[in-house]
Amino acid sequence: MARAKKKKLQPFNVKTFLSTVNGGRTVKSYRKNEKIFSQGDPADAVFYIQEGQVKVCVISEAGKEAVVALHGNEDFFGEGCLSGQPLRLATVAAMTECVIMRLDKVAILRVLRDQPKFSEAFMAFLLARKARVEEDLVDQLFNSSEKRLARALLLMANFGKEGRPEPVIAKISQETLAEIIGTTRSRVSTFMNKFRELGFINYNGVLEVHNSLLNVVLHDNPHLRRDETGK
Amino acid sequence: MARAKKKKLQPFNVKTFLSTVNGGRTVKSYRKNEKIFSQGDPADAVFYIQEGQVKVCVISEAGKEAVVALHGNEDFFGEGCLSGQPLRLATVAAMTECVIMRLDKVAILRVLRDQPKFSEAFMAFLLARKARVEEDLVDQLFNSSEKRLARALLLMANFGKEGRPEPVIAKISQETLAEIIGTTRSRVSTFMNKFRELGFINYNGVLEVHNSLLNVVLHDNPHLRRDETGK
DNA sequence: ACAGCCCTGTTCAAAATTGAACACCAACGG
DNA sequence: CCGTTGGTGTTCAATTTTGAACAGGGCTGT
Repeated sequence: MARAKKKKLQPFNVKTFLSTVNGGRTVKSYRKNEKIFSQGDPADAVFYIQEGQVKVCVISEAGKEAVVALHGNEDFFGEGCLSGQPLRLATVAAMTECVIMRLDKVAILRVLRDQPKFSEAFMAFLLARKARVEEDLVDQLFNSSEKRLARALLLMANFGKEGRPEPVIAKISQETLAEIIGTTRSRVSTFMNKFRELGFINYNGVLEVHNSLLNVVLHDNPHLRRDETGK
Repeated sequence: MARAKKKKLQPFNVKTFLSTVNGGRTVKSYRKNEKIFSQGDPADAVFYIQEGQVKVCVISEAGKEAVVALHGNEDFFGEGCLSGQPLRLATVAAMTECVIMRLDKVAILRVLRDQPKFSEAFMAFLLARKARVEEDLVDQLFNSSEKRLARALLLMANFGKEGRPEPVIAKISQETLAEIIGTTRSRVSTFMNKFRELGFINYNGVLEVHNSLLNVVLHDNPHLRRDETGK
């Protein structure tokens, strides 16, 4: 009865749709720091975050660790297995308590084939994800570690999205921040203090980000930044 | 008659399929260095390379230029417009003579909706592209500029793919290489000479890459690299 | 209270990177 | 032929980044 209307009026909801899929679908809770999968594991399923936040880490041959991405509510991850990729290229671990749905590769391939609406939504997700990774790449190519830290904080502040009055960031160690932006912890510590002294962030127990930070550090407003010379 | 067989036996061919699409499709030739679109242009079409090679550049607020990706035969680009993105985030220019198909956004959205086979192929493309961008990102996060140059050369040598006996790279300036790997030209020049002296590349007129380069520079084989101290 | 652990603030020398400069060469057009 | 242009080889000081180290604070379990 609702199906003759314009599609926007009855938007497709991935979360509720997935809960109706039968076969090849399991849901599991994870504790903080628990691994969902590890680099080198066979890659045979896609995951969907119902609740919580995870981080995606890669360990280099040299033993360095980098955080490639953070994912949150209603994000997919592990979709690399849908192309030929046989093994996980990264380790994904829960940053908070999580509830995560696991979809067998064959199951999600079936749904992608049979359910155009879902396929469409999934493609939109892929496009958005790719755009985000590209942004991260140009960020690395263009910006100094100070700017990258500023950008990372801003993005995390808007992680929960949509008109949050107080941009507050969940507890995250300087070590992890360093791995996200690709630098050392000592560097992160220095910049965090600098940002705090300049009033860009607030920072005892929880971390608040003032969006002014964006306009100043990221876009390098020389007027507001001249002060730092008087260090 | 062939449709009852296993699908792999009659593989879906994107190139030939696209040539049958009617409506919203145009094909154009570009000369070397000609721009296909520019950062800031309205984003209302996806492109498909029938012949040639293009580079995707982003210019930062600070005026720095970075090459985010190179694309070649049978690659799509400009697909960012399929999510909400209204303007081009990058400039795409032909590196060689090119023949490129342009698909109106509405046209490709229609085909994606109506042609599951194409949709599937396009999603595979997106997954592969995303994987590549992610690799580039971790490359930036992990590796020094010397290693990034080595990796870029290796990847370009395999650009034409599949069992090419002679890994030869089309003419590319040091300036462009620098923009790809995110460093300065002087740095590229230095490393290119070093690679040449060590016999990793050959380099007069055309550029040949010996894959040994991979095992040595990229994976940091200490045995073969000790020589460089005697500079 | 205590040891152990994790995280932070801070320092510093060594190393990598930048950015600009200069000289050189080859190709091109007039 | 000459001037121009674009790409290269090379140098160098200034800056950024690394990597390791040390001290201190707060939390934990015993």
